[in-house]
Amino acid sequence: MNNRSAEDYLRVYSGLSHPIRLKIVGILWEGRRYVSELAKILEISRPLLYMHLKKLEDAEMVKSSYEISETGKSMKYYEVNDFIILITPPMIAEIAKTIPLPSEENSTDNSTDG
Amino acid sequence: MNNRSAEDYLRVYSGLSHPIRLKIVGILWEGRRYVSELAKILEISRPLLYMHLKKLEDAEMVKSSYEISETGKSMKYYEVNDFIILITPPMIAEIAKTIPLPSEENSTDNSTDG
DNA sequence: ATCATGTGTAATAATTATATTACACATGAT
DNA sequence: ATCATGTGTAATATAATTATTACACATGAT
Repeated sequence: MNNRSAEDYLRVYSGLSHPIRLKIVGILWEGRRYVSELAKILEISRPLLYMHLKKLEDAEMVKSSYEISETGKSMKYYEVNDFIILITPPMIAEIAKTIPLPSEENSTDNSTDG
Repeated sequence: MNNRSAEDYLRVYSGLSHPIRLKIVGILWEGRRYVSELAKILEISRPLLYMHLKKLEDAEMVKSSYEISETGKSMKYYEVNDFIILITPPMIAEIAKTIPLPSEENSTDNSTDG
């Protein structure tokens, strides 16, 4: 968590802002699981689980890898990445400096239109 | 951030999961501001600002106090609270234990219906 | 061939979060 | 009385997130 953009931080904070996702991290912390297995444990559908896993993966808090099982099936395993996140007001202040105000926003630059 | 419920943690993480709210903390870190003042700096409407401030206040990251200005107006000042948030996978795992699975959920207890 | 299991994802519905608009009320200065 | 400033909030619209449903495809076992 260093040298990252405000968007990176927002992905991390958003990643942690849903109970199912905290639960996912908690379960994976005890050991890796493949997707269907994890869906059963959490008692949610796979599509929903994928959505949550994507957010955690985007935030780099979990990672996945494929593996062929003994019975020949392709399994997608997830595990937690190691991370330490420290948040203090001055750190947020630093990050916040890079976030533009509405008036500073110029997503499409047509200022020097000739 | 100790001895708190999963909901408390979720309020904190959600509190940090919007760019305007990071910006608010950043600005208040440099000094307290009253609501209208802050709205002008952020270039957003007061109702919207109130919504964001409420989330930060619910997460106990900012606090407010009223003060009568020299000209006799009641001003609502906001300032940041000091906080240090440390997040690691095992900490999340601990928090997650308190979050029930759908099957463990019994919000309305009609189990011992006579 | 059919079943049980694993993968992935598109399309949609439902719910929350975010943002806007339009009010109401108070104060001191003009 | 009207203006400029501060407060607060209800009602609504818009956008994003979360959740569901319904598919398609692959493998090994029966």
